[in-house]
Amino acid sequence: MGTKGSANRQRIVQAADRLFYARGYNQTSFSDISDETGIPRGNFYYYFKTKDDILDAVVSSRLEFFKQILAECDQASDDPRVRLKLFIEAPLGQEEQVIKYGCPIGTLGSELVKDQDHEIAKEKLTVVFDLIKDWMIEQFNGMGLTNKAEDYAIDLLAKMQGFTIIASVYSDVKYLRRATRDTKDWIDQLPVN
Amino acid sequence: MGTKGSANRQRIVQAADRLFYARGYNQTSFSDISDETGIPRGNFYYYFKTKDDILDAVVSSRLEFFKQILAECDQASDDPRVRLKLFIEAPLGQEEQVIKYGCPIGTLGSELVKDQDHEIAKEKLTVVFDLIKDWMIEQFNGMGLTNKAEDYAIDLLAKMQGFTIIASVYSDVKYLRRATRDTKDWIDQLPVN
DNA sequence: GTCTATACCTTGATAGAC
DNA sequence: GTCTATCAAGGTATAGAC
Repeated sequence: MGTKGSANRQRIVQAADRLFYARGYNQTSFSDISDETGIPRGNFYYYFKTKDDILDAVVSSRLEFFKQILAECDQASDDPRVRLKLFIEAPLGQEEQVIKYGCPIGTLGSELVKDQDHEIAKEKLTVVFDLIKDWMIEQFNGMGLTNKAEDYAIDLLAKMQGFTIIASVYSDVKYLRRATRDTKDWIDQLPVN
Repeated sequence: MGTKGSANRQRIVQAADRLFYARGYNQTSFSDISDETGIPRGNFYYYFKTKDDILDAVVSSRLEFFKQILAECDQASDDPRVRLKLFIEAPLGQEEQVIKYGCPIGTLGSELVKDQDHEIAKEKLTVVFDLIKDWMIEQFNGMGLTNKAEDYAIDLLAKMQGFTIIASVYSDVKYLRRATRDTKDWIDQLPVN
């Protein structure tokens, strides 16, 4: 097994993923990751040259996470409407976390846009947004809304980002639940071309 | 003039406000604020007991900022639709900043929800959100949409948060401009009860 | 009120033994 | 591959002269 897939490396990435989500990248120290994994601080540098490299690995991990969610939506149904609604209600499965820490890619984006460095991670993060956006475009295309598909996709992505922020700032699931329901209704009310 | 309004204190708050917005709270050090104001680091503790107190003052400053924007919308017209559309297009006046650093209250919220402390600042931040939300409710009430006013207000707030994130993650004003236009159109298309 | 000097801690990162 | 010891830098905060 190569270095990239070593058990210790995986444990570091998984712990960092959780901690970056719960505390933010800048507020997570090597000591924090060390405490969670039991791997000594100094040992990290055998697997990663810099903290930035850990961030890159975490963003890649989140990309895979969303690929999996989208794949599950695809497998569950052939109907684009059903697929979209499944994705819309996905955050409800992580209610507590979403309320406490927001969206795993939205809040990371908000944090990274204020940083000068992390160029690779920032680029990778837009890849995650593109993944979701392009998948949404496919679904709207499948509904026959070809000339508005991209705008609808951006609107849906923005909608989900928006009510996630509101719910987390107010620490209240009611905003998440109501917006999820209304957004699904919005999908149902779209015309079929 | 009391301590609260001293010139040095004001300069510290103004510089901190800019820096917290551009770099984030956690990534702004006393040295940064010292560099911008010319006031020595150690001197800050005459005006503020902790860094947290500076944060509290900054959030209060942003509350006043939004009060002023809403007051301008109120003064510009008596028509609730016009007022809402004026507020919706307000971010366009700060295009570059919004693209680079996101929303001054949304990104701060995303940062603070991940922190254990800053309870006072977090509470104050929801006051800012409430200020805007309640103002929006008033406008929707003025349009006769009384039974849906709160949901509309939350949706509008979420919408604006959402497309601000998308625009900043992609570093592209086109998302901000298109969403601003469409959101204003949405206001115009709402029924009058 | 203003400023300098500094205490004390934590950070990311390195060196080198095993 | 794994671990300890440690570095240099930077963080918040304090003490005390002026």
